[in-house]
Amino acid sequence: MKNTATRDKLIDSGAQLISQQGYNATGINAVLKTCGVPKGSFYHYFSSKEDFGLAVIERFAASYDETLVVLLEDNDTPPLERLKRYFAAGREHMHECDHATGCLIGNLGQELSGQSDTFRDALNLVFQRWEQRFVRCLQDAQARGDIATHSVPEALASFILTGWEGAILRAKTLKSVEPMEHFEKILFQQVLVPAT
Amino acid sequence: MKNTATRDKLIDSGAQLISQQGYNATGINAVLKTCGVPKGSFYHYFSSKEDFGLAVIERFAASYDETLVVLLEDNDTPPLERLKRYFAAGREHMHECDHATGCLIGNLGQELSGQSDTFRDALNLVFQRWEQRFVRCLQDAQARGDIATHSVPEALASFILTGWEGAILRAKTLKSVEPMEHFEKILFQQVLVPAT
DNA sequence: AAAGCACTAGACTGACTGGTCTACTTTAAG
DNA sequence: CTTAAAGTAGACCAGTCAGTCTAGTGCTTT
Repeated sequence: MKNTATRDKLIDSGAQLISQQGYNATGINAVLKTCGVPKGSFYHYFSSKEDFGLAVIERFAASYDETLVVLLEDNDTPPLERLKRYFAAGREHMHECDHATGCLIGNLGQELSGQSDTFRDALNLVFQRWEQRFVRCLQDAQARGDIATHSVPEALASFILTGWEGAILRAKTLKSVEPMEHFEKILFQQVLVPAT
Repeated sequence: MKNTATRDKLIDSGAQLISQQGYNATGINAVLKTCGVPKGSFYHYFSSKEDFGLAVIERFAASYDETLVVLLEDNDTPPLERLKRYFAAGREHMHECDHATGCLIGNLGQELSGQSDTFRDALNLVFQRWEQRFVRCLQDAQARGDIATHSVPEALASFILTGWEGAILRAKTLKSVEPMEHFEKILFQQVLVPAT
């Protein structure tokens, strides 16, 4: 397996289509057509549609994790500023896709975690990695005294991730980033505040 | 259209299967098989699968709204208690379905709002109705001085709904109600609090 | 030059999809 | 009793699904 260009093309097209339509609604033939790759190549690189789906998740997670590191682990910026930057990037992405795709991992989590344990495990791992990034950022904030220490960072991280994913979902059905703004505003006004 | 028993059976089976597997993964034949209704009857009551899906949403929303009224508009119980009861009911349901189905409207919102505007509109309306129930409950709480008045109830309601939906999604991938508990705890500890 | 392997190419398969069609049974009205 | 409509019944359709198969191309190694 030397020529990874074709494999990458397949994963790229797949990620795009799955983001837009979901996993079940995306046929292999549609993926093939959008990137002009014959079926033989597909089954040369992937053993099944599930295998392909997992590869799409893996690659998205890896590439997204890079962004996350840049946004959340930049020690030159105060931790709460980093979080705000993260939310701003999310809102911008929502605009760019016309409120249609949202978060690939969130979408697949909703669609597939009741359908396949393999997918559920893979998606769960991605979520947990994200939470860890939040945890580190929140620990920084607590160490600086920017936020109170009476909530454990892990619980706060879970709160932020779930709230944000829910806001993305709501933004999709509403076709507006308003829910994302509400979430962010209340979060910074009442949750991520110094000890009183 | 007098005999609604068959129609109801179809919608019931449909709601169950769609909750478990999603809309796209649920075939009409599967619905037919689980309730022993022939195809002719299906297309007698519904003009298409989409029409059927909308009927499933409508009926679920109507029945769920009844529960919501009982839980959230009971004036004999303090408003924040009503909200806690609502969350407790949600957690219980999550246990009952073994963390597999979650919220039908949330699932379909994620799966279909990028796929069909008709579905998106229908689901959005349901969400908005739910938010209104929260708004009324929060207004009661503000009137009693149980929570501060510096947040508009509409924004708070959006915050609660999105946070809760996100927690449900996360609970599904994690197979644990822990995210729902984290959300509830932080919400009542830091957001739904009296003016300081 | 030859052999072996990574990869391309797409026709093909059986199962299944949403949806149509015709025939039949039941119910209600005149 | 007759007739029309409501509803049941399932064979059938064209299209699509994931996946298989065989044939061939082009690069690398010996």
